[in-house]
Amino acid sequence: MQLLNLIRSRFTPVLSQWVTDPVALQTTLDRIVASREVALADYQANVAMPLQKVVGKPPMEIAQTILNEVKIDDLCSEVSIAGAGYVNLRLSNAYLAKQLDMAFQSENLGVEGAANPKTYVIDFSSPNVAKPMHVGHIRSTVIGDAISKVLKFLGHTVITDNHIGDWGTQFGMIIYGYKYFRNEEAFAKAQVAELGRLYRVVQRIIGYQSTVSGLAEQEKKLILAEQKVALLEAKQSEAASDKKIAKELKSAQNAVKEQSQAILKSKETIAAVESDTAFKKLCDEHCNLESRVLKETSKLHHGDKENLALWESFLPFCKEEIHGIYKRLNVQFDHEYGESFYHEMLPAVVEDLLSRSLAEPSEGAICVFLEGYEAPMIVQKQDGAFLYSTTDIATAMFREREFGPDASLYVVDHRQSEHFQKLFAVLEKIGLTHTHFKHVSFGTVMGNDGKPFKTRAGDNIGLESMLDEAIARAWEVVCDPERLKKARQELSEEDKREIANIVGIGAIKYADLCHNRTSDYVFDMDKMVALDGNTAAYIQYSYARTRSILQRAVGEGYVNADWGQQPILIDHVAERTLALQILRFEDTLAASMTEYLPNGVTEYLFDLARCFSSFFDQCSVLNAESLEQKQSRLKLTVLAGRILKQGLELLGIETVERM
RNA sequence: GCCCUCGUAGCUCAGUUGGAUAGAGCAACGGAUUUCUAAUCCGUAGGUCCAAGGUUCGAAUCCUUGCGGGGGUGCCA
Repeated sequence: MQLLNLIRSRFTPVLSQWVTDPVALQTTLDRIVASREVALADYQANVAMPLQKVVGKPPMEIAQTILNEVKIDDLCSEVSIAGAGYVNLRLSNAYLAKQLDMAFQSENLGVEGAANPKTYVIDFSSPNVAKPMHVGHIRSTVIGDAISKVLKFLGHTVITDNHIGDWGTQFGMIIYGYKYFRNEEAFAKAQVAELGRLYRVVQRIIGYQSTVSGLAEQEKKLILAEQKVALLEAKQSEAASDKKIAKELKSAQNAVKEQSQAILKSKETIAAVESDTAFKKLCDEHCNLESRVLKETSKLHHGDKENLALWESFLPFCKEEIHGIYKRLNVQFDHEYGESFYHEMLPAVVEDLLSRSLAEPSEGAICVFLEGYEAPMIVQKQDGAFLYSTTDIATAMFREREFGPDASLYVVDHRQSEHFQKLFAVLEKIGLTHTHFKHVSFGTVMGNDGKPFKTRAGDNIGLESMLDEAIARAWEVVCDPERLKKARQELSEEDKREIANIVGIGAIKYADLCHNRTSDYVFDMDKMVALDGNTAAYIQYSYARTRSILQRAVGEGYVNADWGQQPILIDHVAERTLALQILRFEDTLAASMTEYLPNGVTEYLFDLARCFSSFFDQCSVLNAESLEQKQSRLKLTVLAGRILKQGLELLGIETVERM
């Protein structure tokens, strides 16, 4: 049901008498929107005010003309003018009831789908394999999955590609680790775990070594910063009122503070390693490990037989690990072309750029210079190695050949926005102008302290342990014996496990999706599994209640052969509010996708669940006055439930029949 | 230095791309229950939308400046 499009189409003939340009007409039509103030109208046309200059008449007069000429009586029970010239629409209950019946009969809930379906390639999740996945990966995975599902549901062709990092330095690290640190027995028993351990050992040694070598630099910086403070203090005593100096002084003082803290932290790290004599010995034996690792990576990239064989043998284990996580998250991809897939195409990409004079050598590297950017995009390093930019270009070209998409979305962290701006500029120069490239960026997950979410020690938080904790918390709250007793739910251990799992994972996903994706948000496990307020559980619970009513209604015999034919009756205000919300499903999905914002969908579902709760409270189904009313209310209940379930499914969140 | 972003209720966040009296959740307070699952519903209180100018019939939203945070910034991804 595309209500907005229908209403707008009724205004088109009236508005075209003043606005002839199709683009201007569309922007005018876009001013017909769902009303923010429910008490005033269902929909409102904010068109008369901006038209006053075009038409040369006062807004009230224009509104009156619209009122007289618009043919919309079959949809509306009331059309009126209010305020500065708003045209307010109230849909008739009869029309709402008719549409609800259609949605009820329809398998896909009356969703018509996009008038012009498009082909999308969506690049999301994209973790580096062989590195443990952490909180940072959740956003891309969950947001990308939701966007893919909604677009597909709206009738678009969607191709999802997990552009995994399977060719980078982390393989140099585990290859080196395997060669020098492996525990044969552990590897035979659990390859994935042992590879993870090797990765962490190498990373820790490199971390220690770079801390040691960086300490002198840090101390030098501290002295410089202190000197700057002294200088500025002297200046300030001469000119106390100079704001610029005061500001510089403040930032210099901050720099001193930051630098001292950083030095303190470095010293702690060093002390920790040095108290661990066995580990310290490893660090000494493998000096300059970072460059040794780079050498291993480089050998791999140049086709060294031993390293290539190791890479090939490790890769399945690494993939197995991430597939395990996707299975828990219930996320699937159409493709998983990793970086390694493009490796052989990279020299040709650079040659092509050079031959078309789009790229040029600079300081020993091959660069594409772009207008408006100080730094060029480097496509080949001094040492001849390629970079992620090169791979990204090759990837876009491959996708163009393979899928020819109308739009290509990259669901990636906002910190990479400049990279994507440059990438898209290069792609345009290359001639990939058919596709609309879009960086669907998102903000950072923060801890309670307002800093990026980390453990106390400063490590990233592992994704698996986070999921485990969410499920455990969900169990505590949902399967609390007191609550189950009060709700009169008797659940088997297996039921409880399933519910805790679905509620826990749903909580994590929903908490992420319900924030505007461009914002940073504070990760708060207590809140997301608290199960009241704007959470997945509240919506899942509402769904379970719809199922419970249906089950009882079946038991009491309202669901006979032709109950579905009983027309929906709208008498109570709670019925009407619920009805209208149900019919806004498709409009909301479509609107959420113009800027790919899944929080539009969560907000809708939360509102729908609240409309249902209010209806549940005020309009009893089983105790309604007549059989007709019972069946009508049951239809509303079932329809609301189907939309809640479908909506959550589009967000990658499952439902349970009882909770 | 340059570029990008953010600043909304005590807290966490929305705000339909410039529309009517700025909204939700949590927390606080008051009411409803021998329940079609109270994980609920109904209500009250809570605001200098960072500040100052400007554009407009109309600004939290657009422009300028300032203040305060976060991020990026030539060989990681």
